[in-house]
Amino acid sequence: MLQIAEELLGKILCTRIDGEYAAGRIVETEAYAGITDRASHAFGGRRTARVEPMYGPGGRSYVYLCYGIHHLFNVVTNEPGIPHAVLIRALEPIDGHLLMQERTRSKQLRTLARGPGKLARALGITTAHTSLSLQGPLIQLLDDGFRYPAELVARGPRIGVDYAGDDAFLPYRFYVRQHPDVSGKKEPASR
DNA sequence: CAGTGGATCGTCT
DNA sequence: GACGATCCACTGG
Repeated sequence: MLQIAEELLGKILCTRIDGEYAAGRIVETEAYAGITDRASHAFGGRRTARVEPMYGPGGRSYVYLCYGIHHLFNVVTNEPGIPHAVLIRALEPIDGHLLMQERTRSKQLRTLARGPGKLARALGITTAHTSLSLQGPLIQLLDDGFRYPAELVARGPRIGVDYAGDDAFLPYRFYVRQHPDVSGKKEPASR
């Protein structure tokens, strides 16, 4: 599942919602490791209507509302019964820039899908789109063969999961180094 | 810049 | 009745 989170970097996520097309390349992800992960909504085997899509087959979406404002988009990654998911945190816009700019009311053409809340908004994704196939008419996850070179891929603790105790420190976040569309602070150029 | 607090509501206790 | 897998505006230095 960590591997899937890493492999999702460079993949293309596109939507045709309300008949309008938008697409971007994934540059930041976070893995949520199911029932043993305090940061996961499925921690302890919690199983509610909201979380149910995570218990479904991989290759579908799990979308939920956060802070009453933001819709966060996840990729469900395992077989039925195992609630693993990967939060898609940021995209580099590829197509439909103007549409995404309208949706997010952003002045910027870049960085309008930087952060999970903005990403869902830019793509038009809402909780109405939870538990959908990622090869369906509304949402598609594509591989065009592009890969970020290994030295550009970085890993670190997840964001906004302070409530998760020790699990808040797990290095389950993957991102492209020095990429302008990655959320959070910039890391120094060196290493 | 960094730090802070408000927005806003579905979901679960 | 409390609380977010967030974002942005606003403050002060």
